[in-house]
Amino acid sequence: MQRKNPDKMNKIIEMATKLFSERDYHDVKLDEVARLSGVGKGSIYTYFKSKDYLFFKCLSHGVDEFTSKALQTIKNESFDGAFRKLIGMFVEVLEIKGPMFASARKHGPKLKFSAEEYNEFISMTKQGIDVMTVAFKKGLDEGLLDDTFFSPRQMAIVFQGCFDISTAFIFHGERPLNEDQLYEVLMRIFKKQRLT
Amino acid sequence: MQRKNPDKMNKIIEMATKLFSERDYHDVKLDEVARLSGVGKGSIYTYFKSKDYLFFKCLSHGVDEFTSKALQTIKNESFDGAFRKLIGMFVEVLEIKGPMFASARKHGPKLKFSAEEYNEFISMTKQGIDVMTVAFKKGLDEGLLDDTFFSPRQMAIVFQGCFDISTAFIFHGERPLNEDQLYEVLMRIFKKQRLT
Amino acid sequence: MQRKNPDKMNKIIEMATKLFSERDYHDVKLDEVARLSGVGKGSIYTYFKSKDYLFFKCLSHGVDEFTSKALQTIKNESFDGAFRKLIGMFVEVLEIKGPMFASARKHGPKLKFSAEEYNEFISMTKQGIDVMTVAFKKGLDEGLLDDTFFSPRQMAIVFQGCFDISTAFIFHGERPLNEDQLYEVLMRIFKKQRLT
Amino acid sequence: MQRKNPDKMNKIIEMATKLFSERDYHDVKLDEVARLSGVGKGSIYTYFKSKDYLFFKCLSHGVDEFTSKALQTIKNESFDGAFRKLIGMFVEVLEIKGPMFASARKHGPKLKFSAEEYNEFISMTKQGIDVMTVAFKKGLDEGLLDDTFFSPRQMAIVFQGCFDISTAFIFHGERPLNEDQLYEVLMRIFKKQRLT
DNA sequence: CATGAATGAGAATTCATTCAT
DNA sequence: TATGAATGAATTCTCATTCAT
Repeated sequence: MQRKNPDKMNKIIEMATKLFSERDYHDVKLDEVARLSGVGKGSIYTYFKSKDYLFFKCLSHGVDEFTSKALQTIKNESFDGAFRKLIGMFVEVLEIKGPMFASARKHGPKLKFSAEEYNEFISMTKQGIDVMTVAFKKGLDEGLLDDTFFSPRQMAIVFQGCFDISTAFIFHGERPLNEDQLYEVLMRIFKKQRLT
Repeated sequence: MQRKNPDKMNKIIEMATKLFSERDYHDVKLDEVARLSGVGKGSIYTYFKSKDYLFFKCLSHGVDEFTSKALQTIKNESFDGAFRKLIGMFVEVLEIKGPMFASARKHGPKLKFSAEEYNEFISMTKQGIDVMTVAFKKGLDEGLLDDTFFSPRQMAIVFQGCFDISTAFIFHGERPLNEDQLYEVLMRIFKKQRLT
Repeated sequence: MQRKNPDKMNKIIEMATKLFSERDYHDVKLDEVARLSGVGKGSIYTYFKSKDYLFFKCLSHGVDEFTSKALQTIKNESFDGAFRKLIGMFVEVLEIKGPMFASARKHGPKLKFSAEEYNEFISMTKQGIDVMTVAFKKGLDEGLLDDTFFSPRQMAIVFQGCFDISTAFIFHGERPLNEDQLYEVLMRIFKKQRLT
Repeated sequence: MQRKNPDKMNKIIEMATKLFSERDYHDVKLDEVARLSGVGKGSIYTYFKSKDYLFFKCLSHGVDEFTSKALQTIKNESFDGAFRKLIGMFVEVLEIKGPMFASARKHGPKLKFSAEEYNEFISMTKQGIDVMTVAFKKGLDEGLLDDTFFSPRQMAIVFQGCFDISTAFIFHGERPLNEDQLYEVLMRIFKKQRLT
């Protein structure tokens, strides 16, 4: 008897994530996912009960670990140190998954999920925002940030948006924003300062 | 494509633009476009030779006028005055079309176009960038902006990206960024300044 | 502009009914229905929203007319005259549809219907029973039948069952029961009599 | 197919028979058969070479013993005594298998069997008819039955059909026919008598 | 020109069967 | 022998596109 093969499942998630990041949900065909993953088409269905569910799993894969690692980082360090690390963590993850999250915002409402699954889906897409909200609150408490223009939650949204800008850089043939650039841009927006 | 009924054509573009902005390309069905536009499904094909082409026309509709108006504005005014006006112009247009342009970045490579059409498509998606590049160059010449971090062209990409952030605000239940906020954010990023 | 073609719809129902009568629900493929009906596969879906629904429509096609004609017959005649006519009417209809109704009894619970559609489906499958119940009540009132063993409703079920027996005759290579045989058998079962 | 675990094989036949009687052939999934039987899905294939064959084995399981017992009964008793006993025997068996035999009449032609297997299948589905034909011949010889309307073979088909009627009673929410009712109905149909 | 009925290529999904362990 | 993971052929259903009216 074979054991259900976690490598195979991870390979499917990996390839599907790659494709979902490059293209629209509907432009990704399970035939291709199967082929690239080196599995039969039917096998996808032994691991994921539908294409929607596969999409969801690609999105949420590793999100919980990411979240707790991020919260840990926020807890253990001062805002500034944590912030730099968080940018690094987000760069790494959103380089791949950023476009998928953007996709999810548009296609999400069409997913065929049970009410429960849909709630799980929504709360998952918001975890990134929630985590960064915590971080920016800390920055505010430390007196480093200015909430005249943006609440911590809004800062978190802007934060995520900056990664989409990085994707746009790529589309327009520029190098993506590196960690230093992101730090600089975000601090310029949020830091307590006086404009001359 | 010109002699037919321009009202009908504009109505189709209007409704299709609305739908393409709200949803994924594939989640917009021509049945619905026809119904909302009050025309028969077949009629769409007398005005647009395919769904891809309709998508393209929705994107490019009014872009040329917009571009020349924007260039005029840049020419006639100082950077700061022009910049405020440009923000207003982009807010108005991208409120509707912003998500469609984001869509185009992902879906574009899949469009079934001739080489010529594809080039037209690409150059059109870049017009916004090109216009703003001109504007930011002017700001630089006037000594108001700092190109240490971003070239004028990169500034233009960031500029457009900020409108996507505004869309993200809406998704997350916040009010979209207004013109003042956009001005403030962008100037914080690009203005010559000293960070402490 | 073409009008939605009722001939085409009737042809689909006709051919599908034929196939559903010969085989299990699942052994009837829509490809074949389309081919035999001389229409494209997609056309079936312009007339019927799903295979389940097509099955339902095949079953219920003409049932209402049949029912009112049967009730009229019962009303206008004495039991015996009506009964002979009803047998003729049922022979004609159930020769084709009998096996489908048997199929429906087994597959029915698996049909993907809304609650409302399902109720309609159920009530339709029972119309034949209801009509014959009325007829047998009349026979009872006229003093011709014996309800010691069977209530009128049970008689109606037995009545329908006799047509399934006719189908079994065919399966076993015998000629189907003709109207006289059916009359004789049923009257032997239900008529007031003394067994020696 | 004999040396393996006969308990396991019988359990599979038992559960499969139950399911095949409740539902269409195609609505019975081997996954479910395996689960209910407490065996792995693959194990079904060590006992039965295909789903079709399992279906066949469910139908034919115990038929030979049943047949010889029935023939013995016919041999040892007068028609009337044997007939009552046979009804009892058929009630017991067809309560479970009746719907399956009805299914077999429709699905049979689609089974993927070798010519030899198919003949075995057909002859098995006819054993019940053959046995009862013998019984009715005896009744005829004893002068109890009337072959004006039905030959002994046809009587046998009607006999089996009555058990399907019993199943229809259940479907329509009536109690199934008991042995006395079946005896009464059948004797009314077949007994020598005079109708007024 | 305008229409919407008709179409069929293409996609997701199911499940009997195979086979590595 | 027993298992259940893996498979892909086969099926339903969708929707952009065509075309008769």
